[in-house]
Parts: sequence; structure tokens; C-alpha cells
Amino acid sequence: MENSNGTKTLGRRKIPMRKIVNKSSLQVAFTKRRGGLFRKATELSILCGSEVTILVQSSTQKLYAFGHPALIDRIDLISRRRCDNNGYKAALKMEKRR
Amino acid sequence: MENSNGTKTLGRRKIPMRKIVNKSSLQVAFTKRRGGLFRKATELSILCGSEVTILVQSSTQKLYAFGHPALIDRIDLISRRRCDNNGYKAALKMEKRR
DNA sequence: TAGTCTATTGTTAGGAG
DNA sequence: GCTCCTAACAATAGACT
Repeated sequence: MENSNGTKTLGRRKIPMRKIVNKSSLQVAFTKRRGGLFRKATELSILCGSEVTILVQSSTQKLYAFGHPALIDRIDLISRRRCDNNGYKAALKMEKRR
Repeated sequence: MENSNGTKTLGRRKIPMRKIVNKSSLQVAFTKRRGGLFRKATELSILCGSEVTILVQSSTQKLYAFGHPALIDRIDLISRRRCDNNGYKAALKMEKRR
């Protein structure tokens, strides 16, 4: 399928810097940008020999973590109280992957 | 001043994904990329209505923090033990700006 | 040493499957 | 929900200030 321009997609569009209203768009953006943030953190860590730890809590209270295990362990215990059980399980799952 | 190309700079160059050897280059990259990471975190927070908390410890043990005060407060107390005094002061300073 | 410049590399919004 | 595509948008390496 092609556009009237002969291109396959319209390409990236500029978006206003405010909360995304559409639920599914927000979900997609959250997943993509969380991945992007974690990738940037990895690059900073590798390039600059630094330790980075990140905690992200979605608008639906799910928890996602990034970082060096020692720090994550400690932060996780604290954040646990702030999160629902699913969020906590997700964080544990992520950590086991490391 | 101009290049042989008639341009002012060579522009961005690709860099290998491994630790930067040159100290001053590393320092510059660390500052720029830490800023970039925090900007991305701000965008994720605004666009997706999520809470984000980040801790970065440089290769010289200085600590930099980003996030919502309530979480930072709690994480800061833990990280304190891992950081030198200057790093801790820097983190406090950042938090006061909020 | 922190900020500016800009060519180039890198990221991502919207769409398709 | 995903993963892939890709044009448009954004970040940044290196040079310079």
C-alpha cells in the first residue's frame, strides 16, 4: 500500500509535550520510550563507566526497573510498598533476566 | 574557520560502544548524556503520566539524581553510604532545585 | 570548563501486518 | 497486544569559544 506521496508511511510526527490522551497510543509510547530510556542508560553506563539505576512506575502502577543488581535489590524492597503485586512481580522478573 | 568541505564542523561522528578512553572526552560525554537521559525521563513522565526515578554514579563516584522527591528521599538515604561526601552534597543540591 | 555550532547519527510516531 | 517500516524529528561528537 502506498500514500499519495508514493511513500509507505507518513514518518514520525511531532507531538506536543503533554500527557497523551488516547489510551492505546499512551501504552505504545510508554513501552517504546521506556525501552529507549533503558537503552540510553546502558550506553551511558558503558561509554562512561558509570552505574545507573532507574525505576519507572506506569500510570497503572506497574513497576519497571533497570540497573545494577546490588542497588536494585535495595531500592526494590522500598518501592515494593508503593506498588501492586503485579508490578512487583514484573520487577522481579526483569531482575532475574540479568 | 572552514573545513575543506566548506562546512564549519565535521558534525556528529559514530563512536564505538565501549568505554571512552580519553578522560576529557569521557567527562564531556558523561555530562551531555546524563542530561539527555534526564530529559528523556522527563518526557516519559509527562507524556505517559508515569513516575521516574534515576540514580547515576559517575566513574569518580559522584552521585546525580532525578525523580519525584518522595522516592528520591528514600533512595538517597540508602545511596548515601555508597558515595563520597561531594557526591552526596551534589544530590542534595539537585533535589533542592525541585 | 561550561556553552555553542552543525553535520551526522540515532530515535520514534504513525501506519501496516 | 506485538514487530517491522521509514520519514520526520531529535540528540550529539567533535571542533571551537
